[in-house]
Amino acid sequence: MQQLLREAVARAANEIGAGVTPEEVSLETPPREEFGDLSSPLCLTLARVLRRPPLEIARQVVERLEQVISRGELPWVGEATAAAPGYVNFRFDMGKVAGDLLAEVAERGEEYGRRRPGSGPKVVIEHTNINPNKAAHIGHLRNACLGDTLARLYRARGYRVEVQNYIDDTGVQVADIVVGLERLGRRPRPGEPFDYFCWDLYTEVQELYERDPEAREGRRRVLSLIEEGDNEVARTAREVAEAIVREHLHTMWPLGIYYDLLTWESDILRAGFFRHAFEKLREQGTLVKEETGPNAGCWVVKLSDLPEFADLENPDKVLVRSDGTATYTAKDIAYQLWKFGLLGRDFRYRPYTRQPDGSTLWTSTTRDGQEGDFGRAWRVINVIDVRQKYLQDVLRYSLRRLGYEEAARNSIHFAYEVVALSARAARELGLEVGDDAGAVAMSGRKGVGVKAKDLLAAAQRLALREVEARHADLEAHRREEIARAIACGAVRYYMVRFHPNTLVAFDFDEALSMQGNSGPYLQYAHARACSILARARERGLLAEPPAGRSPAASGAASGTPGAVAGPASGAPGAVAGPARALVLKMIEMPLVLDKACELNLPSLFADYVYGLAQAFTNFYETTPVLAAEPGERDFRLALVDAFRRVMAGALDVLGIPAPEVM
RNA sequence: GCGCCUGUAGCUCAGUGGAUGAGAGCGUCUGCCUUCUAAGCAGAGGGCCGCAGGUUCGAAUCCUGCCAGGCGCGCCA
Repeated sequence: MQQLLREAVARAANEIGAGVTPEEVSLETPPREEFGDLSSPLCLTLARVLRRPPLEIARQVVERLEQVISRGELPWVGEATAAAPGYVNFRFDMGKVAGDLLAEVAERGEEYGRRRPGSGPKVVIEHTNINPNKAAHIGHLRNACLGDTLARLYRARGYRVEVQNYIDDTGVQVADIVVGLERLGRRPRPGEPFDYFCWDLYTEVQELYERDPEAREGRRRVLSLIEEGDNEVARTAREVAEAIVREHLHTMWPLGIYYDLLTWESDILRAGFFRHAFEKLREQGTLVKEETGPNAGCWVVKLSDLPEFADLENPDKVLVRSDGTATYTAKDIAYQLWKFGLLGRDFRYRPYTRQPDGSTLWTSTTRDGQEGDFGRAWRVINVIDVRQKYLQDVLRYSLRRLGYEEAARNSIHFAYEVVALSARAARELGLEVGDDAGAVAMSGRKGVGVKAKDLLAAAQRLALREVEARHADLEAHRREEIARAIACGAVRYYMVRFHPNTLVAFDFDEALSMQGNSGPYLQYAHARACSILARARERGLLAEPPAGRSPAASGAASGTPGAVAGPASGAPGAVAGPARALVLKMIEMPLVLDKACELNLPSLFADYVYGLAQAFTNFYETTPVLAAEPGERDFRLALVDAFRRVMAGALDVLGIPAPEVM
């Protein structure tokens, strides 16, 4: 509908010589109700191009729009007016808008605002990628939450999405754990989770290296044995990695984060991905062997001729060391080529495990598996923190040099700032922090950080306390289920609500907050709507929902028939005040979904959902539903039910469960 | 040194393509539960939007310079 409006405005503007496309017509919600229901500042920007006062342009555009409106071609629009300093403001026929909205929500249910699934091209999203040598901390959690929300955004927009989790099982970090097991002779205490055990062990190994440099040689030996494969050390390393990966999966699953494929670095090595990529790069001339200079004996990508790299101290990137081994970046280039289906090689695959949502998680293998339809993406999004920007630039540049211009354009580094500890949080962990200190960086080596599982557990404890205070009547397992949902909402929302460029100074109180701008606030709005509807059903004002339908916890239920009225039950009175604001907020959702996906900006959508919750809460506080006059009551019930569904769908995009009671 | 990011209320942050209120949450203060869940709502207080220039009818937003902070610039991953 907004698209119709854009087209009409563009046409009108073009008739007076503007030359704009409908997409260039920006639409916004006016700050005050007097200004109308929707507004376009287009004529303000046109003023410069047309060299005429904006208000005059706006008047002419409005003149033309009035004809379109009188022909009934813009069904929502009651009138268009020009306003100083040059806005075109639209006043809607809110009864019509509300009626259309209710009809659409009745049809699409929680899918409102989404495109039909699986209709678009394929997007590969790589996220989580935690070194398999210790417990996940809250920095990893930000990565996973951002990545998973991006995946959900893209799915909502109709793309086919494949989520990959890359496991670096052959790197130094795993080797350090093997060294620790060998030299320090530690074993997990009874009941101690293996990832927690390794968290401490990893730190101890770093301390060992400090006091005993000879121990470092042990690492070198372990690394080469891992690379060789087929020996006891390599098997131990793999066991460590597997055990940690299991823990990481069990960390993420309660948050509704699932994967399609695990890709193991050892498989990338064994499948000869880099050897293959190496030939391509060499033939193409991207890769050069240096005979002199600091990189003598290495194969490098020359970057010094590029403006964005030229000023670096040493701009060329080594891919093959003088001892003939490949660097991390080299493997990454091969992996990236594979993701686009450009490598000409493939893994084999086998099912790894079944995830709680019922989906199968697959893993790469090299020998025993079957062929699979992984990779071959149109677009690849790598969720990696900003510190790896340079490497991701090298990656993109290498694709370009290989002639894969389109793949390079669709190689997206979703760069986000890291999570650090606020001074307060650091002190709570027992660290010495000066008074003027800002945030304190987490450090795996020093064992400084907040573990992801600990955070979720703390959130669950707090939530459970609240639920018990409110719903003593509920069975214990129900209360725990609700508490888990709330904990998930609190943590996930905290992880995506900040702009990716913002360094999150982690604070326990904020992350665990269940009031104000928080996940539980969003969930609460939904629960309150459910509560009204439940009472309405008790009083026979509504049909019972179809039996056997799973609660709107997650997943998008298809449009089940319920209270949402068809177009026939349009608003009886004027849709004004909080109801109007709620309707306007709801019809905004498809636009925000588009925008957030286009800009790869989960925080934009999170912020919208907060506004949606506020709009409903405002309505709830000011507008009686069950106690209203019957005609008005039916409309309000329909509106509440529509909100309930739209909100459940919106929460689902954020991966946040929508409990009906809380 | 070079590059990227950041500087908005006491604190944590949002403000995408310039324009019609500089906003939210937390914290502080004052009110509101015999009416659909107070995890809520209403109100008060609190801001030369880092500084200085520039462009414009108009700048938190664009340009330049400066100041402050974070990160990056490995034959680590």
